[in-house]
Amino acid sequence: MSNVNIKRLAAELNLSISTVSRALQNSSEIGQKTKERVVALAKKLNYQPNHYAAGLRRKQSNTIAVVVPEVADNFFSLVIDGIDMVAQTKGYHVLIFLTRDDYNKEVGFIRHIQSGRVDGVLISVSSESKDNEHLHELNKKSIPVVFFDRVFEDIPTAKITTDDYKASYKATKQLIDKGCKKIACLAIPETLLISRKRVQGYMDALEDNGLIVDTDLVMHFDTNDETIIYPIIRDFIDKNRPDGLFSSIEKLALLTYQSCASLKINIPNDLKVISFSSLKIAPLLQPPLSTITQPAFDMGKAAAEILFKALEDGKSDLKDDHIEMESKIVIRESSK
Amino acid sequence: MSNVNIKRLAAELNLSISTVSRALQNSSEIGQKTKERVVALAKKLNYQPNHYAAGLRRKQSNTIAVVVPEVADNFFSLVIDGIDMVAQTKGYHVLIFLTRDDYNKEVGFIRHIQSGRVDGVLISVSSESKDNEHLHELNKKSIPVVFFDRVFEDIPTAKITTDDYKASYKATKQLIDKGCKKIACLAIPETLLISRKRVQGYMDALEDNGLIVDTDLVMHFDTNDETIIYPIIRDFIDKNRPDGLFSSIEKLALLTYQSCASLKINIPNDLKVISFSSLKIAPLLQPPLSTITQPAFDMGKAAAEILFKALEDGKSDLKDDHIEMESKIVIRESSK
DNA sequence: CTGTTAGCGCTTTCAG
DNA sequence: CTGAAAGCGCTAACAG
Repeated sequence: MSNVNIKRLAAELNLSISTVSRALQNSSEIGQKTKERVVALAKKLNYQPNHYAAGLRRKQSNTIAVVVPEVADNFFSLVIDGIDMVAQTKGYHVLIFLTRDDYNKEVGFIRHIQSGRVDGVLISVSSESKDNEHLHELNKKSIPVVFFDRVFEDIPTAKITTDDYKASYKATKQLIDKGCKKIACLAIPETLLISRKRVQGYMDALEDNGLIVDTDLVMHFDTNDETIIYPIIRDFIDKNRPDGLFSSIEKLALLTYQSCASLKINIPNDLKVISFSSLKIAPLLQPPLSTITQPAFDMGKAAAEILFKALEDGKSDLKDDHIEMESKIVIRESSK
Repeated sequence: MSNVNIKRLAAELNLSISTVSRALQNSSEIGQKTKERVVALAKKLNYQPNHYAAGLRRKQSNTIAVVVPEVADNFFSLVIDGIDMVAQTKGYHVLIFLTRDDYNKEVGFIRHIQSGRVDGVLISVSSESKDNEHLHELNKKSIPVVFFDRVFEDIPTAKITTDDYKASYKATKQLIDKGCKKIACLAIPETLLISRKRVQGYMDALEDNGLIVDTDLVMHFDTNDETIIYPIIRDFIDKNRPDGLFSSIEKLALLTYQSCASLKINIPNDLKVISFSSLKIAPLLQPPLSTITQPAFDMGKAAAEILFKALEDGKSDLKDDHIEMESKIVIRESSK
């Protein structure tokens, strides 16, 4: 059962190794009959080329890295699905790196990736990332990088996000239009551009509509740990009793729902909530959750397509470009 | 910016390649000062070992394959999270293969994997898998495989599932205890053992409790396409008007909820639903969804641990073993 | 159309 | 303690 390799095939067929190699690649310089003989034997012996040996020689891996904070998350899992969708059509494989919002892990992964491990990288940076030296290094190493959702503006490469500012502005405006006067905001770390944009949209909407921005009503969470976040949110809502709430990510909105249930605060009568969310069953929640839905799957596809285009063109440097995709805002009221 | 490799380090330090290699591996046969010099330069030049070259030589990749039907799914994404959790501690990387329930893709992936691409495989087989020759091949190639959730019993290796039969039996019993007389069952393809077990649990519970098993009330779905499934479920419910429903996977239960909303059927008054589900926010649904929750994350961890144990022990053949983990059944009533 | 040869970057005998 | 050399499996000049 020793592994069958190209050498073995060559020996059995009385051909040279290179001929076999070429035949397998369907090279035009090999005779038809020879090709057939080679392919036939390869199939018979269930020959599988060694991906790594080929890659080592060719200096490419046919593999891309997807670096994300988490996978058990509606948004990221949809993005990964989209990425994989196009990767499969291109004959590429997907290596997953979960940073778990740990900056050091992210740095480690990116460093590791540099040595020809992958041909390209799709990344949504971790919450704690501040210094982005590691990403600059990667960019310099002629490994194409595409940022999605959580991006670093100052790395000159392709970036793809949703219209975070605009969507947040509109969403907040919706709350105002519904009569909310005291609108809270739950957000992820300020170190993330995406977070700053969302909060800015929220603030500007307030100001433009004659409401005062009260920074006490804006909370940033640096952790992912729900057991820590939940009591904070519950407390926050209990003390401040906002009548509107804009949430920067789904998880925070769901914790708000739980908090309200426990505090006997009626949504949406006492508190209207709108949140960025990829939750498909938002309409099945009672009360249903008003959502700002990012085109996660399509974003994954788009990001991957940009990357593969660069890979196919042999261009390692992607243009410093920022694409914004449109989110969909859906207001859902109580069905009663 | 040409890539810095071990050769370059050797040249700059006036050492041989092998010495550098050994120093980097902290081999005991290298002098302390030499080690320090090497490590210092490596750090300075940001040397990153070429993973593939090392793997080629060592005949191991420090990478495992995770083969699953989908990623944008609560259950699977949690499992992947668990797998990655232990992979990270072991210094392994995770290559994701999404079969999208396509048997041919699964075969292709498994074949591809055979040639040293990965050191081990964690797999939940695709719905359409019937012939498992490809899995036998893999098993023979001395690359360890662990099945989880959707397993093939006749491949002699480690398998890990939840107590599907028992949980289904209990869940169905719960419906009966609540007074349901006409209990429907929505299931995935019969080609999957897991599906047969779940349906069997349902049927046995009916029989043991004096209810007649009506095969017209059992539906198997061969597709994943919700646009196809939804109208079928809606029709099915409309025509049969069951008073209880046991669903084999979350997605089918959610489509049931939607169907009932559109048919003005009141859950749980007219129809009590219980489903296998990894949906964390099940209690936030209105009416809340009664669930059979598999320990997805822990299953991922457990499966990975079994695999790594084999890898560490250098045993390529895993014992033909079947571990069952316990699911949690939670009945949720309307809050009114 | 086919074969010879050199090497991708690394590890690992085998010699000293 | 260090070095020379072979080779993992494959591809790609360079010859014929």
